[in-house]
Amino acid sequence: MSDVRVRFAPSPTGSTHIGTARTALFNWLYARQNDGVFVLRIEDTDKERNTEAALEELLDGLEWLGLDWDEGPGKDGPYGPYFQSQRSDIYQAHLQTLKDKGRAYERDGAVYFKLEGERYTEFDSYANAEIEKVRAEPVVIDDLIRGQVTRKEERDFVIQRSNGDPSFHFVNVVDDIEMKITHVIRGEDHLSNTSKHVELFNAFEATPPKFAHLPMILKDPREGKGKMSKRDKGALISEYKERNFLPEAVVNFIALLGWSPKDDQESLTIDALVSRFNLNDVQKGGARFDEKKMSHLNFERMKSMDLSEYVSTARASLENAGLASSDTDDAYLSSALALCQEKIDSFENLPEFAAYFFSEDYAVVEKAEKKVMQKDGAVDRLDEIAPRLAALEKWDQTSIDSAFNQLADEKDLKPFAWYPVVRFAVSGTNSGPDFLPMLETLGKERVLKRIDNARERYRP
RNA sequence: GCCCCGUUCGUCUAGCCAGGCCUAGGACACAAGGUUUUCAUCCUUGCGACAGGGGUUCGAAUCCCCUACGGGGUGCCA
Repeated sequence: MSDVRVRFAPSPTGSTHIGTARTALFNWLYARQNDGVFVLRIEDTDKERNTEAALEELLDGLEWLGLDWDEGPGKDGPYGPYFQSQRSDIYQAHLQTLKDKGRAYERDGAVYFKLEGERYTEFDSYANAEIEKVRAEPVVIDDLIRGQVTRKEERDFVIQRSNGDPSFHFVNVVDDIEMKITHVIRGEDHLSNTSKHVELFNAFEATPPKFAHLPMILKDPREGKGKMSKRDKGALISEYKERNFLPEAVVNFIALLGWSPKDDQESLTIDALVSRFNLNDVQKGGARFDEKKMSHLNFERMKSMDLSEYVSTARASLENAGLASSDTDDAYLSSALALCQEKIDSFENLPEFAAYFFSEDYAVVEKAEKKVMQKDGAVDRLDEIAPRLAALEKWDQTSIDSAFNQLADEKDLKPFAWYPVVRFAVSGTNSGPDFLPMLETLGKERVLKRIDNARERYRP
């Protein structure tokens, strides 16, 4: 174990956002690849906005993505508790330290951190008032992604609110010191405030950690401007879980938002990410969210799954849709799904795509019906092939193929003349898995019955 | 307003730090062909970018400056 200690410090105030998940992921990757410790610290100092449900969703999301923490809720460590709401004594002690050093004072019931430097008053257009400012020394932020960023604070800031709750800037720094955090990896929205944090580290005579400020994830340009918000489509981790995306694909996608492995490899497993990830290679500019790329990565991952793994994941989504149950035959399920794996790009759409394998109650695609069945002779084609298929002793691709070929030879046509009608008769659509294997898998009985039904239904 | 950070194809990005190998590479998306006698797969091809202007240099996507644009901060939110 190295001395690298990173923390992911969310506040449970709402649904887990994709940007939040990426911050967690980058921290986790950094910890894992450096053999360090990943701390999960819950920043629940804002009692008004924290909810139990949000906390549960957060923990759930991390677990689903496979981001396990070494210290945090449910995992005691030497620097707990890991909920800020339970660390009041620690904050009070540190507050006293600042007061003793003459670096904190009360005003209007709140406690302010006192900057060092000459004081003057100036009209501030943002505050729209004459306010006190300080000529403080600039602080240098050592950022692994952006290099050295110099910025200076010019106003004292609140470290304890008048209701007695310590403020974010204060607890964040106190905890980072107490928890011996070595690297702070977080969103760029914190960069400007980092000068406040460095001031605090200095006041406590503690060495600031290394910082790494990640670029923001911006809205899809079609959705508007600015950073992605929780209301935007695709913004919530829970949504991907519900839509049966593979967690590894989601991890792969969000890793690529602001980072790249610098070669043509894009489809990366979590293990590959752990070994290849590098904070220095993180992009500085904001990244826009693209749902299509996400789906593509998901499909790549689906195709590369072992059949058995694919089947068990698919089974869940089929059971959910009421198409399969715990006693659905494994062998049948496997052979049907093997035909789908190469074709269908999401587990979300799988039930619709594969319904006819599992139920007689499958949708008939109108466009296909028009195109295939409203042609002259469509039913004749079915009349011709039905008895030949019925006569087959062996029901496999080869036999089925020869039945079609014999008929085609006799009529001096290509088997193509029968394929679309038969496909439509047995599946209600004109697209799907490879034709012959599909018939084999469906089985003789099902195929013949559906052809008979179609003959009746579509006979002019 | 002020401060900080950015800006390469529509999107994610490689190249930039160590200037020439860049007529700027890959992926997604899109388009066209092809294969699959189905298709949402697969293959091929195409489309398509260094924000603008100055400078430094024999030479700049790469270094410097300015402008524009984008993002963030400027809360007794985190």
